[in-house]
Amino acid sequence: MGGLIAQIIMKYSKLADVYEKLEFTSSKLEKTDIISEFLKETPEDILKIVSMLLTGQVFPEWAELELGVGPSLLYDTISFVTGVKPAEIKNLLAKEGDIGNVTEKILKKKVQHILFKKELTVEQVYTSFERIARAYGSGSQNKKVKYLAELLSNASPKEAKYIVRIVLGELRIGVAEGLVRNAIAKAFNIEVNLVERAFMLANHIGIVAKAAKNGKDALEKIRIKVFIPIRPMLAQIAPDIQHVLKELGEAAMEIKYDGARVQIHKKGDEIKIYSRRLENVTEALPDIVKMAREAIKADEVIIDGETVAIDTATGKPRAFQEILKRFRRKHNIAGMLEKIPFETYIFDVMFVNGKETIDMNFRERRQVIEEVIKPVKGKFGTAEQIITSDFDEAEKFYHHALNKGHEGIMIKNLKAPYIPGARVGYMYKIKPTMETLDLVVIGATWGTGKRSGWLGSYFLGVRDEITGEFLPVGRVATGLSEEQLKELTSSLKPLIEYEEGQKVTLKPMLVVEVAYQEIQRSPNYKSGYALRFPRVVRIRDDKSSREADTKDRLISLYNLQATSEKKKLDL
DNA sequence: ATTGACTGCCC
DNA sequence: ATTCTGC
DNA sequence: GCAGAATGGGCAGTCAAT
Repeated sequence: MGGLIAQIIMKYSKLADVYEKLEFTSSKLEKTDIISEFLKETPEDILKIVSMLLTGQVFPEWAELELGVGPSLLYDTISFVTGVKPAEIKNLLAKEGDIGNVTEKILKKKVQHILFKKELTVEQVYTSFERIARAYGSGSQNKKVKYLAELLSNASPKEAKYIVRIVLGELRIGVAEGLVRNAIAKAFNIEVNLVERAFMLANHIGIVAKAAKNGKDALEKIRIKVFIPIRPMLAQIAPDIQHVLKELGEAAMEIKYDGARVQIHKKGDEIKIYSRRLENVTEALPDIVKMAREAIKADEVIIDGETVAIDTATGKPRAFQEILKRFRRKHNIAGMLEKIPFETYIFDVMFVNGKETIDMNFRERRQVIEEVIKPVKGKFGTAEQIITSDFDEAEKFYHHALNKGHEGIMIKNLKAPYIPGARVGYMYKIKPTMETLDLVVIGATWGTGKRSGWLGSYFLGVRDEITGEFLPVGRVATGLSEEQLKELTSSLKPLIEYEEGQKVTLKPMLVVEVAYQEIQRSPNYKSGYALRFPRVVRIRDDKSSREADTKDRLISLYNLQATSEKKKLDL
């Protein structure tokens, strides 16, 4: 009997050992082998959980369940278990760069009550995560801390390290869905393509693993169904129009609306809307439901589109922030609906009347869209499109999109199928770049993971000509190579004035050139403005902070963009 | 009843 | 979202 | 070229603290 139980139960320490092995293996093929071997010996009842945990996820993104534990509650929990104060944990994290390693170290130092420990199983860990996720309402934060603390006090330092990383969604072992997907194919001897397709449709790597273990037939049963959302296809950034046209020849160009992705499912009178991450957002969008019911002329469909807020007075799209005010709203939905009306533009179709359309090419799919949708003017329609192989025409369309105040254009391969979840070279996005700003680095935070030991994110200031102050305009953390990060860290270290936890205050000396998509009004930064999608393009060793850009210039650039006079650098 | 910190998810 | 990096 | 990792602004919802 003992033997039977031993077969079903898997110790969590075994999974932790695999995590560790993966963390210190760099070759992807080797990682795939390790995972594949592990999956082979994983009992079927826990294959679903184990596959998910290997990717560092607990619940699929479409599930309503979420842990509701972020850094703050986690540090409280670690503090509760170890007696080390949250402030000290933050200090350790600044030095160490990984909360899992910090937890492991603290626990190793602590003399544990080994006698009272039970050995954790994978199931127990998962069940604890579920309990944490299900705690809600008054007193729930205490409960979450209590459940997680229980888990950590029964864990070995190594087990705790990975539990803690999973809680924050930063497993950092160089394994995610892609490698687990390949490993599933290898473990159960099935072509990767088939596994990949099943994964795109099921959206749950565990379900796919289990099906794969049961053979090809079980995998092939995973099909597109109405009211089961599928991963939206994603676009790649294109260097420029010419480049894409050269590659594709004749292609479709569509306006790139700066809104939120909506995947609309309809069957008869019932309509559901899913977000890009497959959350059900139907309740927040009754106007889209109504319009969809009116505009869609098929009994059963799954379509893909973008919803955007248009200013009814000017016909121009409103700031993206306005969309956020409505998109996941739960209260006063009707009130905001009047203030911020949405227009929805459909650009793809995945399923019509019992049939998958994802294998049709885009030209054919567009035809289906036009047959299925009878536009309701200014409310619900198809994405504005032209088909051309001519550069001048393409450029004209790009300017047309920008003049209408939109984000840019999409260029799509007419021969391509719909590949859910993939960011493949079938869809390109082209957006203008704004004039850059030279801003002063006024602070930073110590990096984590592969940025451990370096300053990894930089607070930026814009110069106030009158007071000589540098007013915060947000932060930047991307655009820098590892070499530049190293260089910046060493040149900023002598400028440190004050340090607390991961935060560092700096003498305002160093200037960086920052690119961005848009200047936004911001209540969060003292300058009153912030940058959307900031990235460093150059370290301005040649400039002093007194030569940095001024608040006046920032404001005039902000005002310019309102009249859509964007500077296009990518033609 | 109000405010603010935290979290998750849009881009 | 953007960007960099190892494979 | 893919996959993974590290990081951005800002919104509403939730819960704790006042």
